[in-house]
Amino acid sequence: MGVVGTRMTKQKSLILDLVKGTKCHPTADWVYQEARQQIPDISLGTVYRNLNALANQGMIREMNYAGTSSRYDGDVSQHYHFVCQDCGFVYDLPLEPLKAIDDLVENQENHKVAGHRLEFYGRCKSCKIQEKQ
Amino acid sequence: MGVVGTRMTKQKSLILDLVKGTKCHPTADWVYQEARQQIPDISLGTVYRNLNALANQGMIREMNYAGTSSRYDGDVSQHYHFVCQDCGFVYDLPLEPLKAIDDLVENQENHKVAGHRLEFYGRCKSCKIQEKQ
DNA sequence: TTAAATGCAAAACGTTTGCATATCC
DNA sequence: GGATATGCAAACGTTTTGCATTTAA
Repeated sequence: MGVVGTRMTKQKSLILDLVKGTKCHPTADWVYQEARQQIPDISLGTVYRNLNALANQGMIREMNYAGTSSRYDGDVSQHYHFVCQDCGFVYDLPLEPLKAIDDLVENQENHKVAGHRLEFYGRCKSCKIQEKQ
Repeated sequence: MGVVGTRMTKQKSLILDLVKGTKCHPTADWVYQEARQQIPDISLGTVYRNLNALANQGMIREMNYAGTSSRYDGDVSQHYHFVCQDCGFVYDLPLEPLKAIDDLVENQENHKVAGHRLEFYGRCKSCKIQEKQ
């Protein structure tokens, strides 16, 4: 059915390389457009199936909390993002992971906290420069 | 066109009341289903138009960073959420707003930081109890 | 050899929009 | 009275899925 497992194909391998090889936090369509240049008849469905599979296996991260379409991140280490409200670009931040707050919430609220997502937004340094008026 | 302004209608007033009157961080469809019970022929388009208008006017908050469909929050004060990965319920957290980190990122990265979103996830206290094995 | 992944195209999903009618100010 | 919001239904962009064929193991 629609689920992709652990078998390695040239499509899956390419998709993984593309996501791992960029810092642009790409959308599925970006991956599709890039992939077509090396496998011209790859389908968008295959891109989605493999992005989901790779995310489930923990090899990439899906970040579906910033805007309309999902973005993917090849860096699965704990880190935070800054999203520019003007140009939409997603920057990585070198901010130290806030470890203590998970315990704080867990103790205060009695939920089992698996982790947190933290995202900053505003106007990025590039857009600040082009500031018109 | 598709944009709703400042005129008050019974639809808009009802939608505002519904969002303000619940702590369930409802989706547009939840608001629609509730609204139909009082205005049977209200349309889903009107619900979306008014939710967008109310969010633009700062009277409610759109939270489109947790899952597939947008949720809305009648509490516009700065606060954080815990999202249960099992049941999907969104809890408010009494955690103190982290004010200092915006400045930290702004100074470190030279972006203009307007704010941040912080969301915790895991298994909520209700789902923990029903834990099978 | 055969279970699993692919390409293709259609469908599903949440959301937006064009238009004629109704409504608020 | 006139601008604006509504209901309706069609359209939109993203993502998923059914199916016949191809491919990795």
